[in-house]
Amino acid sequence: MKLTTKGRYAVNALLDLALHNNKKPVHLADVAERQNISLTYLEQLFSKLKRHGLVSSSRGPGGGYRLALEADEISIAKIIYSVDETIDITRCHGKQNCQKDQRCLTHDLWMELNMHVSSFLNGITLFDLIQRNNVKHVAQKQDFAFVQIHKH
Amino acid sequence: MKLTTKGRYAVNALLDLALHNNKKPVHLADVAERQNISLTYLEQLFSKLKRHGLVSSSRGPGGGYRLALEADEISIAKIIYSVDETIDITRCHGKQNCQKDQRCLTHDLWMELNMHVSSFLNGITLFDLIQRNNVKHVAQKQDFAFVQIHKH
DNA sequence: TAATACTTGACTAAATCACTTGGTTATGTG
DNA sequence: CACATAACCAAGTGATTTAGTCAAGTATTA
Repeated sequence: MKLTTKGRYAVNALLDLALHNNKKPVHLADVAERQNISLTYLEQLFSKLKRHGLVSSSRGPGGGYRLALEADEISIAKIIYSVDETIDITRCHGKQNCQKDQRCLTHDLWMELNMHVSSFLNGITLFDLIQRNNVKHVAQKQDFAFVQIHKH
Repeated sequence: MKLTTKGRYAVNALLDLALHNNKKPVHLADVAERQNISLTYLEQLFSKLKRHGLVSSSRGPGGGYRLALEADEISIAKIIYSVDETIDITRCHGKQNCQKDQRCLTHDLWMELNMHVSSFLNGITLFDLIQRNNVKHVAQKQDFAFVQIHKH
């Protein structure tokens, strides 16, 4: 199993996008600042998210990214998968050749854990996260800080 | 979250130990061969398992390792924890300073996933694994191959 | 047509993984 | 007592991955 900042960044960034999903597309630079992620790194992640159809982009002045699907159609599992992180835990990736071309002693255990984790992450969408009070509260704080810095 | 071969090796090796837990202690070399793990690498893992009180050892000829606890007292979570792998997924390790000294947008999500995985791994012991038919079957195959090679 | 914004590819320092090497120390057996 | 055995220990190492940076684009639109 591999769940690192890459996957967390992607989920945070998409949630930020969902929370600022008005008429206008969202600048990646703003997301980067609010979520404290390097812009160029975020660009790489969004290029993957776009390839997987989770976001759409528009170029030029006033351009940016927006969700390509409804928030309740984007599961956390989808996001993590899109940025190349695998939820798989087994060595053989399900192929049952974990040890000398045979299933290792604990093959079934890891498969079971796989199932648990993916069904958990499949069952939660961006919409679910938005519904939770904490998220809105945290997002407001982030927006406040953002406005404080950028007001002229 | 970090679950790699280290944790899988440790669980496989301890399960092997549990399955060969007769009067005599078990040679690490035999475990290494049956489970197809480098001996010296396994030694490193067992040194950690011993420090955490999961196994006891006896030196000299006829020495080896045995379980220090009953199989139903050793959970998978304990084993993984003992070899330094962390089940924690959050960046802040629960400290809620994941982003600019505040909780990040998805802090609660990762904490929840943490809970899911650890309660799953806490709820399964070596004894549980032994009870499953597949494990015994696989172990018998491993023993058969082992004996084939070592009979004189 | 200049400014804005997305796109791509190559590169990199640091960390981690999965070991290997090369020993030392304790213990039971002949 | 010598010696084989097997646990114990420290350090190093090549490959891979992470989390980025840097540089040079291309497309869009005010």
